[in-house]
Amino acid sequence: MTGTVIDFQDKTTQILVPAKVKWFRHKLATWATENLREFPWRCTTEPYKIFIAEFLLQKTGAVTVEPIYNSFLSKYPTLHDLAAASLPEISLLLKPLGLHFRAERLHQAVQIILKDYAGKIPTSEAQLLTLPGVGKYTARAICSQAYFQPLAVLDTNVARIFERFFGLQGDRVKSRCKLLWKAAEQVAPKAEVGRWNLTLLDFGAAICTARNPSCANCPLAKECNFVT
DNA sequence: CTCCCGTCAG
DNA sequence: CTGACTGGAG
Repeated sequence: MTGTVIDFQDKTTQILVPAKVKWFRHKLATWATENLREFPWRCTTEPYKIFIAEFLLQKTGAVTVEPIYNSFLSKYPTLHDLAAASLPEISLLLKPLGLHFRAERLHQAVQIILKDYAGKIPTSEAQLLTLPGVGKYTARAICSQAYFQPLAVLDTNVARIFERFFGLQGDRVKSRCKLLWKAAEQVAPKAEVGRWNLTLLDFGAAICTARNPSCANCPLAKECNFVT
């Protein structure tokens, strides 16, 4: 274990250097002022619309989701409209996105929301997690975007950025999950976590990409642990 | 062709 | 914890 590698065993103390965290936050916040992408689901705080967007965005690129999201919302403008739709109808619309089981989960989740939550999207992470097709990422994404709760998210993009910049390394991503969630929470700012989550997502999609990252254009390069 | 990390089943 | 699920992108 070298000096630059984070100790995964230590779960009780802060795992990242505060000064580096602060620098990271500042650089990314600056980057965000110019580079945040615009999507239809980012122009609303309507919980239903956020819910649909996050559901479709699971493991699916935002650019691919956008046209489907638009036709989905024109066809089912409210949760009530969606609840009245048949599964085959929903499946057909979501087909180009792959991961077909999502249609079924969405269909089920909506029935539960209608029945148990009076047709309102649940407002807590714990409640959202009980819905089929909603895991920790989706639950927190909804809470932070629709309800402005200070909940950090961890997805591929965020994980990749943290691994590279902070030198988090080790075995497979799965076994590092706990550490990465902890890092995500420590790094997130106190305010505007929703915007911060978006910043990380977009930065991962635009600069810190899985393959061929744009290190030459990266505002974080100076302090980044990643070596190509 | 390989890769893609969200969720859930096994 | 591991891997299936799907179709699109590179």
